[in-house]
Amino acid sequence: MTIQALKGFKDILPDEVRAWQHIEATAREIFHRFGFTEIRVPILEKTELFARSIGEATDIVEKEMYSFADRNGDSITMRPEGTASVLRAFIEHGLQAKLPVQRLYTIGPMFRHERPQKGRLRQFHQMSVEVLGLDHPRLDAELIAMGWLILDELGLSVSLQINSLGCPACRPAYKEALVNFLAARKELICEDCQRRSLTNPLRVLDCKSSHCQEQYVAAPSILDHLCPGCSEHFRQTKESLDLLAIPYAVNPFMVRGLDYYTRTTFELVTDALGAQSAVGAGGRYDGLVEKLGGAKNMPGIGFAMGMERLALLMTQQNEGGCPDSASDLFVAALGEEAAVAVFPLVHFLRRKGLRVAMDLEGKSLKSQMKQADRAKARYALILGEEELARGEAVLRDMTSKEQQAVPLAGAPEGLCAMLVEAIAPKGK
RNA sequence: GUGAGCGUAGCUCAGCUGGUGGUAGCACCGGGUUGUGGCCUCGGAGGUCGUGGGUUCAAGUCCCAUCGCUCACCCCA
Repeated sequence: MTIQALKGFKDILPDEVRAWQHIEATAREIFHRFGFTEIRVPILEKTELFARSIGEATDIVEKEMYSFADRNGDSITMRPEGTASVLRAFIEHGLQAKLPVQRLYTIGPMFRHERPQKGRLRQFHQMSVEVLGLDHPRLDAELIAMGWLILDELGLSVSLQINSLGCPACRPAYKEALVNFLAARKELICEDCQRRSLTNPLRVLDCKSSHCQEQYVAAPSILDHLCPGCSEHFRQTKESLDLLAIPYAVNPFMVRGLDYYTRTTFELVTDALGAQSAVGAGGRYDGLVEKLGGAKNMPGIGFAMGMERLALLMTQQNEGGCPDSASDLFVAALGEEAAVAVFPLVHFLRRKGLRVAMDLEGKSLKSQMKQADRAKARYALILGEEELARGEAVLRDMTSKEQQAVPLAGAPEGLCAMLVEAIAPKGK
């Protein structure tokens, strides 16, 4: 049996890489427009970092992490998400002292040991952003608008759902009200929901059973239980989104899987990816920096976008995608003498910045022209014995089929200057 | 962790109630053009039918096991 990649681990093949590069370049450019700078953090961290940030009782920490003992016995973990590592770096290097408000982004692989399915892998890739040191609701709207803009510039249409999860001052009371509500209807809801009402009561609200949903229309809403501070923050967040003309739907049943979220949470969702509807999601996490041993009262907010899901959407919603990479010139040599003459010329042209392809196997001219066609070369330079004898080569325009003789003129410089002049202006 | 579906050429797939693996499409290589690509045409190469057992005169086809993939549940980007 030949060796295959691990379950849930995927190769991103050359055909797909173009879409990935396009997504990443678009996002980076927009991050920079919004004043974000890149931070690169390790993929391995101490297990404790994730246990403390994501929450001991979450599914991610309980059963999905790639954790193992380091050679010295320490428990280390391949990161299941990016925020914890970025905040660890933020605290460790005292970044708040360098700039009162830090705007950071990072791009890279994450690891969760789940059963793979459409849009979900064990190694997946996220582009994530974090803003530390500011709790103004306009920031929440600005961040959401940035995510919206990225999708817009990628030509993807999704919808936005927002919610507020309150804060340590108001959420406990809501949780209690919800638990009481669920307890009173224990026999009317599904087994999963009965279990969840004990482990993670907020989660019952997005149960997919229509039977349960009939019950939950009467469930208490977090939005009715927000404290004055959270309520005002949410109101201003919505108002700010309105100012930016970003359409959203308030979904009081939207819950996040990580414990650290407070106040604003949001998801960018699509119905085109099967069961995995979120292409981007995030929210505010005002107490997290302190929880990780950093400054008190350090507000934070962030979101992540899943690159696999974006790439899937790109192939579904956009046709064509990005242009193929093409060669400027294919150099076809016939015979050993010509090949020897052409080899340094090709290198010289590449040093001059041209994209040049050639055949190294001494194949027939027909075969080499075929290769030139496949390389999408705009020009072919043909050098055979006849040309060599005359001290020139044939330059063929692959689209117009026009051919002209160009002098070889001894050293490559002369020919090169001519080719660069002939070819480069028609390039990008 | 649970459930369902599917494994035949590099890719997409035919293969009926068991009876010799397909002139199949795409891709690849070569000829038709003594040295000129795309289109056309002719030819070529490419397979442990996922693997291991079983039933049978005979298994790609039926049965069992196993591995893999996919989708869904759970959960999540």
